[in-house]
Amino acid sequence: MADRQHVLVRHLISRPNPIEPQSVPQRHPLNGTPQLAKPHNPGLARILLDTDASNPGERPAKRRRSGDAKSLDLPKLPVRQGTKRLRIPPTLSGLHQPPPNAGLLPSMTTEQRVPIAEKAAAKLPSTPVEDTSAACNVSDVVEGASIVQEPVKTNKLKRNRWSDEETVCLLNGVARFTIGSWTKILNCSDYRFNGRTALDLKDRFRVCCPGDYHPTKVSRPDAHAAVRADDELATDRDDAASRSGSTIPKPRIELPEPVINQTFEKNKRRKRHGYSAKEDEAILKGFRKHGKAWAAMRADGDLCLEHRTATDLRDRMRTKYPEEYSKAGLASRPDIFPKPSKRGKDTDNHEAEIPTAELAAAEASNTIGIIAEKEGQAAQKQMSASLMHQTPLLPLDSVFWGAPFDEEDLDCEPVTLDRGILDWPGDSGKQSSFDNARASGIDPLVSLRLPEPTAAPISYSTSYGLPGSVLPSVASITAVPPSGMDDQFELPSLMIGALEMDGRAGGHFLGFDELLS
DNA sequence: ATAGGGGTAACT
DNA sequence: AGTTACCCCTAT
Repeated sequence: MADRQHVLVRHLISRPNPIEPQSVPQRHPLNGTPQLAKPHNPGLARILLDTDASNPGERPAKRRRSGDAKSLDLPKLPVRQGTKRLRIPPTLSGLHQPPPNAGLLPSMTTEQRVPIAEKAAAKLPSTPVEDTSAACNVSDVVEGASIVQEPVKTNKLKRNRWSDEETVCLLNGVARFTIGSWTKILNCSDYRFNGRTALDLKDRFRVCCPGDYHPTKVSRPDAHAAVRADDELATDRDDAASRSGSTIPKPRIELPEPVINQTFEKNKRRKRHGYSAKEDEAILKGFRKHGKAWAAMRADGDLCLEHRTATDLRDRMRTKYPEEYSKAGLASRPDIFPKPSKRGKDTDNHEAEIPTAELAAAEASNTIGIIAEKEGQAAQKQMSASLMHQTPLLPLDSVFWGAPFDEEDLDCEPVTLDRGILDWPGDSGKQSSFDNARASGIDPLVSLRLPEPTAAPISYSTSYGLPGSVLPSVASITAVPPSGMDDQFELPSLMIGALEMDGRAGGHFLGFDELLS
């Protein structure tokens, strides 16, 4: 019977997704997430895989929180304009648990960490990026995650020279995202850097293209044309420089013409202008006069604030006069909000911290979700991009990618828990995972922001439903069986009723009450 | 148009 | 490294 079921399922998953587009998207049985209306849209893979820089104006999705700044700069899913983000349930994996393909990964132990780095340094002395154009395969990702994000710096004074590949990435990134968009370039999955920071990118660009980077200079409206003209004239860049009267040094690098001859557009960010005491006074006066009508304040000729935008005025008021601002019933900007963590700087924020090796494992893993992150968007994008570069176990069309979702969902972000997430190393199974964890000084309930177990202890286990289910990782919360059966157990299928031969569900999804009964 | 909640490049 | 002016995005 089990064999027959297995064969049936294998048959089903090897076929195109039979679920027809529906006017009312089917909902995920657990988190209510609607599925894509066209899960087997043939253009999906192309769109998701599209790393073409043909849309230089695209704006990457904003990072919602700063927690991911300390995360790996993992490949991110390109975001299409005008579309909502794809939702993929983040999945937690036990920190002690190796991913399915852990053999691809370096050891997670600290003892071996340094030797690995040294080995990497020996292997890749100056060209850590082997192939900047090819899509990353799994091992690339793993290597990139473990090496690129851990700058090989056994000695702080050791210079980390820029490789040509990195420089090519940088210049292509600048051409794509404009000068100054260093973080975007750094975080773009199309480019790989050897443990660089955004400031490193800026510094390198300043060295490579000294004629293009003038942070304090008013942005040239004809910067594009000027650069082009330079390039056209510049059979010898020194000549061009001397003609323009500049002392711009010649770049010390030799790069392919298509790269070095790209035009680099300045980003549109305005120059910073500090607020004078007079302006502050006018803003305060304007606030008392116009209240939160910032546009009116700006238009008030008596205040001489026309050179600031309405938002500028609000921001300044919010910054300079927080008390007055809040007294007017407006919400002051929180005094303390998560600062972007500094690269390589350890923090006390263990809540969102995930070991590098674990993230590398997550990258390499072929499961849908690994990374646990309360602000799961970045992780989702990273995971998605990672998946795009890998040979999926299932055809893309068969994978539940989630669907566009609303921001409000973020507050109750469903987290998919991987198998045995709360087990602890050495857990004999006789003691609660929670107890073990707490005995080690770590409370998984706190870190996962889960409620205290009340009367009935809660165990988190994973049900994959049928083997090879099209839902790769469905988490459930189930009551632990009372009589010492604290080992995890597989849930019954979430579906009641048999599948139709065309793969459609003939039954109905179990509700939570039914699941728990 | 504005509020709210940030992210981040530029500045110090 | 810390601060903040500018910026962005979504919701209302």
